[in-house]
Amino acid sequence: MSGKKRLYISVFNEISSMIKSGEYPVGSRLPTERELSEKFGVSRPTIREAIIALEAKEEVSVKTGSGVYVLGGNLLNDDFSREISAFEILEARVLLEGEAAALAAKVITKDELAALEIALKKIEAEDLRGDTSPNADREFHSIISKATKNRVISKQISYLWDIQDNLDHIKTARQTVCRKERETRVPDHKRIYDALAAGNANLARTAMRSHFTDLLEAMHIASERQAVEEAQQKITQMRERFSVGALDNH
Amino acid sequence: MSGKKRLYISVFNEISSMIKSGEYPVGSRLPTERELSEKFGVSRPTIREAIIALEAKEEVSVKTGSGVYVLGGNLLNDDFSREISAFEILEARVLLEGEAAALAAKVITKDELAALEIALKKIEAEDLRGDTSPNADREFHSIISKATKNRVISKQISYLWDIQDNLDHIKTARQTVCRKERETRVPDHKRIYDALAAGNANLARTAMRSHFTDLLEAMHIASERQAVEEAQQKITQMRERFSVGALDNH
DNA sequence: ATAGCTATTTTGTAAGACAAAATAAGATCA
DNA sequence: TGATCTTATTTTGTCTTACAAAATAGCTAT
Repeated sequence: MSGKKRLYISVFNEISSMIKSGEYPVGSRLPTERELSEKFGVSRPTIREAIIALEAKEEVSVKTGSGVYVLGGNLLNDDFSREISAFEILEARVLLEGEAAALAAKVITKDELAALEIALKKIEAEDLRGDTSPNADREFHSIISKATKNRVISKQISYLWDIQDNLDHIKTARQTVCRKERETRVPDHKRIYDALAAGNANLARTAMRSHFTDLLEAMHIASERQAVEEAQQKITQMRERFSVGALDNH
Repeated sequence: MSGKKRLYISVFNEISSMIKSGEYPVGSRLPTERELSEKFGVSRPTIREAIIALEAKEEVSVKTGSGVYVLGGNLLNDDFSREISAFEILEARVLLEGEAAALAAKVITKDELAALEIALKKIEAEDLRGDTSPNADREFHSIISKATKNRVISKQISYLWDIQDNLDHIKTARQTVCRKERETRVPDHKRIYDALAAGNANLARTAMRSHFTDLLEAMHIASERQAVEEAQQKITQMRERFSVGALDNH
């Protein structure tokens, strides 16, 4: 899997996933640089480089003479976030991508529309093959976010996708959901495309939002089946917040 | 200026501002690690650490055996972005904070409303003193974003504020604007507060959006006065995209 | 028992060496 | 002459060793 990248990146990834898996919990201290260099079989400078990368991404904090400590508040590290962040991320995506679609409808170019159509056909092809990988899906949404011509918005949207791709529980939830909503997937995207092609901002927003509403509903069902005993109450509250009514009332 | 931080951070900052100042333009290659180590009077590992931090923040890209190249598309590096990113950020904030207000209206607690009222009074007090610092303003908006109970959304909103605070041209633009719109500032926030207190999502969204619309209009005026000769055309296009009509049409 | 000092641990920085990849220059062959 | 292959140089990648500086833990003296 991991090819022949630079060493420090491999080490960075390994430590990062150890943090995510809870092996190094939030607040705990990492082993010393020398211990880590022995553990991973690399030199201390390489460990240092990995730690600096972790520091730059605000996953850890280095205290001179003391040690390296795992930071909390980070969506990737935090234990708490793993429970419900799938819903939070989807909610954020509803807002951002819904409005992005509305914006894009007014400024999208012909080239971008053509690219969007190609992505749409890829989604259809994947659907026929039963492929659930989110590549074509992401491409579709990425084109729309870039079509807003607002780099801040498109960057934030791609950030949300990155989180989805990095967090395992979200990945599996998404795959479960994708299997569930295969019927709605293609027509949903088709509707979004049509609204953009027509330049209709309100329709684009509505189409994007209902697309996510389908996703959310499917995810609620999946979540309930998966962890009924512990999260029943929480999910009931969630459903209330993320219901169709709450999303489409304007 | 630079205190007694770790060396690689100083080097990181120096290189980063050289990139921002255009000394190392987008696409160009940085000097070799050995040249840099000589130039800054530090060892090569230290230079490497700084470069890795730059790489983690996506300001540069390292190509093995070739060199390290300045990346474009980065909001902090790009020359182009400095011109118009204020508008992009405000547009992103319109979308995010508008929807955040609508969400918050349904789930805000009494404690949060109380805190919001205090922040509102701080804004009023600042207004009477003629204080243009955005502290109370940020607190007000921060409370709302957190009231959504969605950490993803509140994090993204605070990220936008961070950019505003870090980019000088946005800071000055904002201050100019704040001085300009002192009449609308207090009533705008009051309206937002009232809508949230009433639990009216649509009203909260509208109030938040029109607040930003006032900001945008003031900023357009400020921008025109500041750099008429070079950016007239661009700003005319901008005005079209960011106009009141484009924002409030749903 | 507590305050202050000391020794140990841990990160910070440096210098030098060699490997590996990319590039540019030169040589070879059609 | 032109294209291709080879070679030499440049540049990053990694390791080793060494010592400095900061923080911590433990010990000692009062």
